[in-house]
Amino acid sequence: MENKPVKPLIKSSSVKPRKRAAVARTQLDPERWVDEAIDVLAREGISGLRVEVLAKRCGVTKGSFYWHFKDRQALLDAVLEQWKIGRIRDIEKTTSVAAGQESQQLHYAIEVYGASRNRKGMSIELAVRDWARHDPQAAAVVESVDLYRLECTRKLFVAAGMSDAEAKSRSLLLYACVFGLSLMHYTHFDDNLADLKQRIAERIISS
Amino acid sequence: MENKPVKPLIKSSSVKPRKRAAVARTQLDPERWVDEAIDVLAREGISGLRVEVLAKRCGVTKGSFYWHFKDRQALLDAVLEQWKIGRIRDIEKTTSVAAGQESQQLHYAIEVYGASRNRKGMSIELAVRDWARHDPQAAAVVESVDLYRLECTRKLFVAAGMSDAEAKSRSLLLYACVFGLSLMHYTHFDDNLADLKQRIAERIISS
DNA sequence: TGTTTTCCATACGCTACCGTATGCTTTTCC
DNA sequence: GGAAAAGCATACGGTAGCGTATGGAAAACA
Repeated sequence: MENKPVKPLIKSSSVKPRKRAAVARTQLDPERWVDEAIDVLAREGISGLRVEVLAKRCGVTKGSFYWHFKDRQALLDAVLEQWKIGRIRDIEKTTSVAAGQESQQLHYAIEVYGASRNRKGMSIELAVRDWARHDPQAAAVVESVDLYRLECTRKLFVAAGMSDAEAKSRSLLLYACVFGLSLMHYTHFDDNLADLKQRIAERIISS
Repeated sequence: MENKPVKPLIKSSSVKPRKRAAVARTQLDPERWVDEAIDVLAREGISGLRVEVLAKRCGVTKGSFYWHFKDRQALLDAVLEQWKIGRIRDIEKTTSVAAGQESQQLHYAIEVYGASRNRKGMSIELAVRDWARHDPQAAAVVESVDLYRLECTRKLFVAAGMSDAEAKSRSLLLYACVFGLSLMHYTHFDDNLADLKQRIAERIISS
């Protein structure tokens, strides 16, 4: 019989809007929770990602949350998964390029990560990495994303004419620098930060 | 009168071991709490740095803690201060060098931060930086430490014969890379990580 | 229209914290 | 040796958070 509906880990695809009217109400939550959670993650870090806080932000109570998710961990899993998917998609978009444009694309990649308009993305990035320092699951996801990133830019360096070993080191240097910069407070180190960043990018990319 | 001893923010120097026997018992705590706190910070991050947890680690109860500190924030302040002092001292030790040895010293600086024996130091570093993302006080301390570091290595690059602008960019690149690497999971990116790191260090330092 | 399923609110017990109050024990000082 | 201070334990009230239980409203279905 199984009358009591076994609470799904995540409702996800099992909930299809049966008709038209359903869209306006049922559709509210499958990813809404995760999106909101990622937003909180960016602002407060993993330690600020609390069920009741999140519910309040969504305008509902815990009762709703525990209908959609088994527990807090299930939400965290979903957040990780969504983050991973989003990163992979972004990386592919950022590193796909016509032949001959590899250098420009590498410059663009650096610029994108450092751009101020992308502050939220970097906040999420740092929050996830901090999370990964205490959670093996998160660490595994970060590793897979890192390896994918490193591999994509490595190919760009190779396509730009570098040896395999050199391309690998440049690729690692690029991302290490990008994340490292986002970790430091160097605003007052120089009054021409744009020039500073330009020199760094050159050092990383140019032969 | 002030009979009730106004609880000091931190006992610190006001408590001098009056005689010999006092050393064995009174001396237990002025910095003991802070040292232990930094250890917890490295392991669990700022969110794991709880008063009662710390007390248990010290083998006492909260009662003791609140005698030595006004509140949790006072401990955090002391932790930040101690961390800052320790960093400044370390930076001076790492970047002081006889003329002509600047390149070697820069290589050594990179190696030190990446060394596995220094894992705890880097854990503290990352924990403090994550802390700084949500706490202006911590951010200010991180900034001062960063600027000091950047300035010290900048001088080394200048002494090694670089222009001022180039030295600045190299200095920033160096620390960004060092911290960035500690943030990434690249162990499986290559089977010769030593060579990879060597190439990166060369790229950062050599002309 | 009535039943079933979906979705959410309310209420509860439990734990981990923070900070305070108070008292006990050990040193320190005279 | 006795008063005073230092150092710590115990007990308390309060908040925030997790997860469960249960009921109610609204939609979907037949």
